[in-house]
Amino acid sequence: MAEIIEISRLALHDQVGERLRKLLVEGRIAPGAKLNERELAELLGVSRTPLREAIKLLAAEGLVDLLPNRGAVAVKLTEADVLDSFELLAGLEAMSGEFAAERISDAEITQVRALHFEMLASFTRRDLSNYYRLNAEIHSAINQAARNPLLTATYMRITARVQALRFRTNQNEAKWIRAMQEHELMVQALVAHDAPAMRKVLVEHLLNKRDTVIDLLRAGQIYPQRTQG
Amino acid sequence: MAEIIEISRLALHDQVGERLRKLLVEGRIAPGAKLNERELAELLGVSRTPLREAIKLLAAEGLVDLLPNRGAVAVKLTEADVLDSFELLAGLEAMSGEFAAERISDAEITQVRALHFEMLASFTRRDLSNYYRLNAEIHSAINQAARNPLLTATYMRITARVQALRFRTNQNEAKWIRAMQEHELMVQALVAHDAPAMRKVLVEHLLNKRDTVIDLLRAGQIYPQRTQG
DNA sequence: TTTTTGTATTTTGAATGCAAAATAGCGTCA
DNA sequence: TGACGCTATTTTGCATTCAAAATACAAAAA
Repeated sequence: MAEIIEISRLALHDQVGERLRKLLVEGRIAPGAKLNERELAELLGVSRTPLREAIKLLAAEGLVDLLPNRGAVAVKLTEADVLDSFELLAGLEAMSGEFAAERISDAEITQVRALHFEMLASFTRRDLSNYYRLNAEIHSAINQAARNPLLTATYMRITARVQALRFRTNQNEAKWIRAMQEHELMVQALVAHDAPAMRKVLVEHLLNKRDTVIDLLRAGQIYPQRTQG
Repeated sequence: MAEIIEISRLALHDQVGERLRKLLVEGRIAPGAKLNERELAELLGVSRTPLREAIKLLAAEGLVDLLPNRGAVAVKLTEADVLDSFELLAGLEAMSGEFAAERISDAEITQVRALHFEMLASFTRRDLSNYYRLNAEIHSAINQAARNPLLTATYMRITARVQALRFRTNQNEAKWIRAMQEHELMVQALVAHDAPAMRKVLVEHLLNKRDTVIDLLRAGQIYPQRTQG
């Protein structure tokens, strides 16, 4: 009886946390930017107390850095941070892939294949925004199939850190084609329940993504005209 | 000039966070126990504001659960949670091990070997407390050698979650011997810079630890006389 | 006796207020 | 002109206060 009406109105600090997280991940708050409590509280229409609690949450998630007595700044990943992040993500995706290959159901395979074809369509149309959405859905589906919520949560946390970067990476044609080929191999590995193959292709896939981002980072395509490093 | 005097007196909410984390990890605050803000604030000698901020930090670390309008409780891992945690830890350790095998310096190898022999001594004396300490130091050294601070941080975060459990696991002789054998293999793999071997032995090592904990959990050796599940 | 309902108390959640630290601005002096 | 040091302002950090939700309790009804 108690479960019928899912009230679950989120606490204010959670709402604030979600809005802030979105602002950070989408880069609306620039990496390196200072988070002025008074300003943000006014912008979000809350007092500083729940805002500060939300900031502490985001600090633990690695989205902001806390400077003692000097507030919080949106994290600005160094090249080393990006390398570390993708290295870790590759390992986490590899794990997800292995477990998914072993544990995925036929229904889930069907779903992934459907998503894959949709993505192929978006790729054919060079529809970048839908491509990104479907890409995220596929990786999410693989994570679900791995049957380890903690792994999924950990993966998502690390992904959020580099999301702001990837948002701005315009696809290079050759790399895009390669990414699609890798996705093709993923689906095959899942269908065959071939865990080692899944690990192999996912590690490769992520390390390629890493290289793409690093190239852009070095070319100054990310973090363009900003001093703070 | 500014770096000489490492003042860095931690902010109050950080101090509170550390003390709370310790209480939770060491099981001084029992899993499932409710965190009464007034009580804790009084115990720690601070007001509720920094305490609440610290609790938010710990929630993001997965050490407490936040119940909307009903405060926070120390996480009480279900069997599924424990399985997920160790499965993830195995993967993270495997990564650390692989990278460590590739990247470890000769000086670091020497250090690990020294720690290993010290651990062997503690094992021979059946000195459990020193054994645990050295074990943690060795795993920490491997993490350091992996040269990925984000991986290390992630590993430590997940470890903290199961620490309260492992604190109470009394060693079973046969399993202890096996653990020592696995450590022997680890050192060999590091010396040989053999990444695949390192992965193999670490996954095995962690999954054995998992089984030990699960057995104790099922035998009721952990979470003894408490109702809250 | 058990369940229900209304009230009192406790506890959490958020806003306000106050103190300390950091930053910015200005003037003085070399 | 430029560097240093002082003061004023801003901003963060924490305590206190107030409001709302949950819990505990007791009385009444089935």
